[in-house]
Amino acid sequence: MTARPRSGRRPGDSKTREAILAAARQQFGEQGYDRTSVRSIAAQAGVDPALITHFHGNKQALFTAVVELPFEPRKVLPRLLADGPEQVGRHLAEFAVGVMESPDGRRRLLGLVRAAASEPEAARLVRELITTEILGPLAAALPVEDAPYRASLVGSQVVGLAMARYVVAVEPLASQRPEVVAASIAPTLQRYLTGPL
Amino acid sequence: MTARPRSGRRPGDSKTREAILAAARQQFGEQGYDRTSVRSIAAQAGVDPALITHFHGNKQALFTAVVELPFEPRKVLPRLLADGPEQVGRHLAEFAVGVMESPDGRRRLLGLVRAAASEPEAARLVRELITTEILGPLAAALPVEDAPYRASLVGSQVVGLAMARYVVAVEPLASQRPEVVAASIAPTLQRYLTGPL
DNA sequence: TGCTGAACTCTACGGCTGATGAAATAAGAG
DNA sequence: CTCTTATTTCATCAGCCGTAGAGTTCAGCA
Repeated sequence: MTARPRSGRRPGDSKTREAILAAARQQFGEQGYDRTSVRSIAAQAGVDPALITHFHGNKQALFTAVVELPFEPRKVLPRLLADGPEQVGRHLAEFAVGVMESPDGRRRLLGLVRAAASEPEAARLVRELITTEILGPLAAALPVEDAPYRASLVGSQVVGLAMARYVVAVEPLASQRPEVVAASIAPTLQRYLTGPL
Repeated sequence: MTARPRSGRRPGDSKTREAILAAARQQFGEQGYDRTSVRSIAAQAGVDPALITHFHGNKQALFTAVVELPFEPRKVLPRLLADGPEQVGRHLAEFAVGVMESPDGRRRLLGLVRAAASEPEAARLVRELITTEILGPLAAALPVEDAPYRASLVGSQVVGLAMARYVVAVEPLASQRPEVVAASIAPTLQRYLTGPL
């Protein structure tokens, strides 16, 4: 009768890190920063809360380790720009709506939005992330002087759609068909990018 | 030597209720629902925390008592519609940007946004508020079939502007002059309301 | 004047929070 | 085989949270 060890390292491959990250991603995404606790993440990951401190230092570091865009802009952007400048609005709108319709994409995007809304530090993180990863490259692809401003206008409509359709869930926008929504905002994005301001 | 009373009712007019509401408005607006505590509201109001329970029952009731739009839609909307349907977009854009530029208007609007982003219950409250108070009347003034959908699109651009310009503070949108921003989004709102979708 | 109820303070409870430090155990390098 | 290091558990800390209850004082009315 060997007693079951009650502490100490476990035999075999450890999937603890991945479990923590997965649980953190889900809970931060669904409930925002403040309402998810280190303890609840640990519980969902089937792990002692102290392990989170051990691996990531503190809650905020875990958050920043987990915050990421639901797509890779450097891979996506060229595709959206491929059909010429007059199609960017439509492609952008369809891509944005498409991301928000996939469960994982929506979860991650709303995680960013929720966190930015409640935590100033997270807002800074999100600002730098989307500025360098999305708006910067997007602006760089536009052959006009005020490209950064135009790109940030695009950002405002996209994040506004996320808020109105998924967070606040205002009707009938929330239950409108994705293709219709994409078609509705496509001209907006197109004008922000290439039209007269 | 009459000892100073340490508890009990104060003589004279009591401004406690107003102080509590003012402090609550400010803190909910600036920090969101979760990050403002009953205790900190009480401290700012110079009041015992139990008085908040006494007057409002609990934190959530205080929040709903304090949540309100930074303007009165029933008074404002007619003015925005007065110049005919082709001017609504411009007037709406200028009004929205104007509200967000005033400290009080911005504070209250961001309070709604922040709360909706973090608290599902607050999201419900905000949804009903803007649906019945703003989008409903706005849609009623439009002589088209899909007016509610059009109104909710307008809402998405406005809330998106609030998020991008004031919460995330993405540049150069955040420091762009208000008139320029209003002029940029006016055609968007106009198309959402009366243009082709 | 006396009574009732509203305004107000104090104390405190139970619970959850993020974080720490020590001890236990196994993996892996030498 | 041994030693170091990484992983894991446990116990616990100090702090804040929302809320309840009891007690104190005053205002307004009969």
